Amino acid sequence: MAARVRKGGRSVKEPDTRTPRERYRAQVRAEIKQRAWEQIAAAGASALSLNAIAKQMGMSGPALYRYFASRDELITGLVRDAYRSLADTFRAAAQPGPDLTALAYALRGWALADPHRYFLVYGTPVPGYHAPDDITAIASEIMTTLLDACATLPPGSPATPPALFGARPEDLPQWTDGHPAPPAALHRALTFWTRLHGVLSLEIAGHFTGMGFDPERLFAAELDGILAT
Amino acid sequence: MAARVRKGGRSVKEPDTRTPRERYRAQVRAEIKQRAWEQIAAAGASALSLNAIAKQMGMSGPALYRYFASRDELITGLVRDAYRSLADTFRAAAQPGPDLTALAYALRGWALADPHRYFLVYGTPVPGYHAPDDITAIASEIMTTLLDACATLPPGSPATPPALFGARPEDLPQWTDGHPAPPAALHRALTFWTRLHGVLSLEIAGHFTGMGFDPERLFAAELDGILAT
DNA sequence: TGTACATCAGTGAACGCGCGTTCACTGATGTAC
DNA sequence: TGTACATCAGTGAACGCGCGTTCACTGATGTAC
Repeated sequence: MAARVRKGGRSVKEPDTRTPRERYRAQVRAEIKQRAWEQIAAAGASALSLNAIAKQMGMSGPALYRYFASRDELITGLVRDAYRSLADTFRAAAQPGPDLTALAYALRGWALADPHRYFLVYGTPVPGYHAPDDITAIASEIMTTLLDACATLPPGSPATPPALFGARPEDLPQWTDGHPAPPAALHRALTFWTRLHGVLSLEIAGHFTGMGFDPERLFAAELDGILAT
Repeated sequence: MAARVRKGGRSVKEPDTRTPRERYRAQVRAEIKQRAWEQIAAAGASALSLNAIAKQMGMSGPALYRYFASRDELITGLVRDAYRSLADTFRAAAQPGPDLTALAYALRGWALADPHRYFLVYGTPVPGYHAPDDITAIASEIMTTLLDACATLPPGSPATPPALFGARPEDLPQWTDGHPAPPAALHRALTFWTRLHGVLSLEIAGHFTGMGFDPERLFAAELDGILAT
């Protein structure tokens, strides 16, 4: 069985050189994560229990410790997967070429497809939890994709809109990874980010229910405003 | 001791007619809630424990059941207080007259003053939890205040912007409480709501840390955009 | 003012529960010769 | 191909813990006459 595997940023088809035991391990790990997501969907991330997952899988509790060193490590794995899936979704949406509209609807689709995954990334932060470095790296990968799409500004847009950033280069945002984006593009990316999350988070949290309008239309209207910036 | 007391929507100074026992009860209830907030700040809302609160207060666990029927009732009380404080903050900000700028900075101040309170209202929803009617009533009170301020549109603004709402009256949003707001004002209120929450939630959740810009400037820039709508 | 009674805040023991995690173990799977 | 050994997935018992909640109780505070 050959699978699409990420390798150094590229996605290539290559033979599965894993031993049967490695394949089995990966499979069980995947099932544990899947059950974990189901539990999160049912009762929230804080109610996630290793013992309950084991019981659902027909195993004893301690068996899971062959696959995850602790409950925290499992949760961190889920968070990492969530970031990773958004990064891949973004990358795929930007594949044909930089296009903010494509990114916007990719974000919306990703968020609506699994609200709990969305909230694990953008919801209420857990006090004291600090994401490991590799996760923040994925986060900035996402931002880089967005910035690429923002770099192609429409004709006639202001070179430097509201003074969000300082004038000197060292005042520019740090998440650019040496990305040569003009302040206007940075501002655009931030606007994209905050406005769309504003609509999505309130929509998914249910704050629009019973208000008698279609959240998607509001999303589309906000996107229009961003594109016109 | 006379205190400012809310009564039927107005705030008046009146003598405290409560018996000493009633005053004591209110005082202990308040301390329980305060300790609860401290716990939420320390470890998140899901880690809230009645026994831990009692221990902190130098009481035994069961004693708290004189004041709250259950853990859920305590949390609901905290949520209600959070909504109430935002409604009062909004009302006070709109007191001199409808002013979106005042409302915006009142919202920002309220959110930054206590991030955990903010997230208890606008953060990740708890699966299965449904707020009681009196809380949703406070939520629509907040929206009514916002709508009042949005009803005074700037000259030259479009009568009906993007077709967010249907044409017929029954298609208009339901949170107007019979409020005679034109669609343009409704749309403005939604834009205010989603854009400012977009900035605030990401800021408070820490997604801007290390990005090298001042979130307040972004907030101000977004507010400018809303006012120009 | 004093006495008898009612109210009610708080205690301590107890309930059952599920949690994360450890440990020594069994038995199946894979490896080396 | 067969045998001896190593690896490792999974078990069951046990650990200590803290949780929400109940119950019968004590003792202090308030009330009525």
